Amino acid sequence: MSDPRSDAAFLTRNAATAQPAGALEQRLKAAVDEGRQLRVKLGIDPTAPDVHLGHVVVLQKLREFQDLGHRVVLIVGDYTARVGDPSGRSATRPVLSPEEIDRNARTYQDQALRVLRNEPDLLEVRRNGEWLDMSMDAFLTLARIPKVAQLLERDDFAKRYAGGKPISLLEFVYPLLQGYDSVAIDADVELGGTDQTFNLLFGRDVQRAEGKPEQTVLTMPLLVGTDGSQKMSKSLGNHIGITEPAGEIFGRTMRIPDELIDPWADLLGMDLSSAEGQGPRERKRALARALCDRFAGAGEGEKAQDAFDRLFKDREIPDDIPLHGITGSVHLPALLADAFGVSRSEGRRSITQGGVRVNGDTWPSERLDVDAHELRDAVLQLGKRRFVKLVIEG
RNA sequence: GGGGGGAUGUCCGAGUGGUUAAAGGAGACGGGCUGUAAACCCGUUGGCUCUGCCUACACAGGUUCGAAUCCUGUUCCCCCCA
Repeated sequence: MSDPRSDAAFLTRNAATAQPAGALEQRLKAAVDEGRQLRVKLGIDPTAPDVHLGHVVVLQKLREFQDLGHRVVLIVGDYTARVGDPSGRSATRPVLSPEEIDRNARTYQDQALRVLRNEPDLLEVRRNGEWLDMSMDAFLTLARIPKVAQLLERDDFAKRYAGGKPISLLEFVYPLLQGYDSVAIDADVELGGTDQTFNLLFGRDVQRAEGKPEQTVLTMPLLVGTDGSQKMSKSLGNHIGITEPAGEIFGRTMRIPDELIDPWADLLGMDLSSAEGQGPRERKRALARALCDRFAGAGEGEKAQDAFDRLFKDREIPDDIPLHGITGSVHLPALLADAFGVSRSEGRRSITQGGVRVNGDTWPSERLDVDAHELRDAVLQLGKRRFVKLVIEG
């Protein structure tokens, strides 16, 4: 807890980079000498309130700083969200109203607190509107800092510029604003994914220009998503949200390629020692259990695993399945549509392909209409994992 | 202000008057296999009252027997020149 060297080694063990070299250890040492906490910054974007495992990598690192007694400063980018970031190819990002930003920020905080410690000494939440809502005068002074050539060095800008793709002035200004956040809150350390490297380092330039000590930058590798190839992101649909039900977390984790087991455990801080020395199947199950316990609640891992085994290993029908009322004569495609939220055509297709079962038996593809009484209390199944119990209504 | 390019199904992306509900890929879904909701193989993938009908290629009109494909206008996006 008080040895800067081992603390630094611990904190950087799974980080992508810590810049400049050795700076973190010095910081930690200075903190001990001066008897103060480090201020560890993370900027968050209030436009996407769903926290997934990709975010957890960085949050987990923040948690480790907290556990060592340091103070995490979350910066809600409310001001920047109000302006609307045109970043990347997503042409027009919606400009959020103050109410939406508030709601998103709160949602994010609630979720982030499943990883972070919510103690007044260890967590500080700020809005960058507090200081970015500045005068033109102040802004222009700031605007002297970045040099266009420097901004153009940044990889994605360089590529887009070379390729004749648009870059808005606002995008150019973003790193500056983000860097100014570091000035405003006196960041000692800033965390982010490797994709944020430029912005994080740029924060140092802004700090220097403002006569402040330059922050140490710690970047974390990006977590590969469930598809096993691209970084986890909501828009790619390869994410696992930390508020998802345990069954979902478990199942989707079981779906990741085996090569991802160790990187995930490492970056997410999951302990797989219970499956030490065992094969990928057991190790993956241990990982899935650990994630459920961590995010859905203690004990949820066991439960999710049991349910998973029953469903996929033993091909049994799960016990708590939702009820669905039927009445009169039933058109099966319509029933599937109602019960599972697919279109009737999709339902019809599934029947044709043998993907619909009633009480475990494949439904014959010719039969599309049936009297409700014939399906009384039957279990209707679509595919491998969607079930509904039919009850007569009225 | 001037010139040019573009807008296609969930996404990417072919297609420039006629078997085009629209190639191909991704994704998704179903089936097989499996330790797995992985990999791999096979199939499906606009909607519907389904051997047919309806709606679709930015929007609105027009030309034509017939258009995503040609014309006119509108909207939005991008590039270049000023």
